[in-house]
Amino acid sequence: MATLGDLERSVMEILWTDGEKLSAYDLQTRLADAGSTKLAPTTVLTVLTRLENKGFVARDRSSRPHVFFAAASREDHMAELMHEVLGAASDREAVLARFVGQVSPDEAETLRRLLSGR
Amino acid sequence: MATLGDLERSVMEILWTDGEKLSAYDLQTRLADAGSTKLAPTTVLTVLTRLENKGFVARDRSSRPHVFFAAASREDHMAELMHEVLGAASDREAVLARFVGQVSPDEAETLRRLLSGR
DNA sequence: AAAAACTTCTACACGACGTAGAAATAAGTT
DNA sequence: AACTTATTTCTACGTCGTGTAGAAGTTTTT
Repeated sequence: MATLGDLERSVMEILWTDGEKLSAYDLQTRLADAGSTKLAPTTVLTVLTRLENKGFVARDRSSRPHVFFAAASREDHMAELMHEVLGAASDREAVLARFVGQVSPDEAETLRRLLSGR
Repeated sequence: MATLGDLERSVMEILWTDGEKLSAYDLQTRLADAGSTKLAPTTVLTVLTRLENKGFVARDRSSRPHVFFAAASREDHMAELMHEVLGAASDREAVLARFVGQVSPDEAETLRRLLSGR
């Protein structure tokens, strides 16, 4: 599966949190606001292109400048990651047992509710 | 969190599956059996040392040669990974909802059972 | 003490990622 | 249409993690 570098992750955080379609220039600004030094526009474009190739973001080429947005919500992405981990296990039940064994009581309750279809 | 390269992962698979304490020479043999070309003993030692630094394996220095073993079971490791993913989420419930929404019916049943403390 | 076995140190190539200038292309102006 | 400006794509380089292993150092055996 694809992994994310620090800058790539920062970009995804912005796209996931914001939810809107953003241009590379928008992202450049948000990244600068979020602390790090102001990156060159080409840098942001490069990262976005890499994220596009990895399937994390989609690009609308009809807009000028191009706008980018997350291909999946952060929650979907994380759930997917969890399934990915689980999918690599030979003894899935053992993994699940450990997993639920470590959740807090309220979270266990949440899980029960979610599983009861209510 | 620490990530694993291909060779590192192969070594962990062996240690996890085998469960025994193995020397670098043992591992050299197992790796060779498992397909890849026969690695130099120092290569195996280097990888084991790196895995030790990452906390994935522990080493018994009293044995000669040193023997290595997984610091945590594969299941524990994977459950830990899942928690790690979940821990990074702001809306944990949303992630869990997606997660359980995608499990198979039998696995959902398994989860219910595990959560009911039975 | 010398040899053999084992461990640690050092090193290098390669791919991923952060970073961005140069080159190419498209859009807007005069 | 020619020129200027905005935008995108191409190319590149440094760094870090990882696969790989020889050289050097240490411990054990003979």
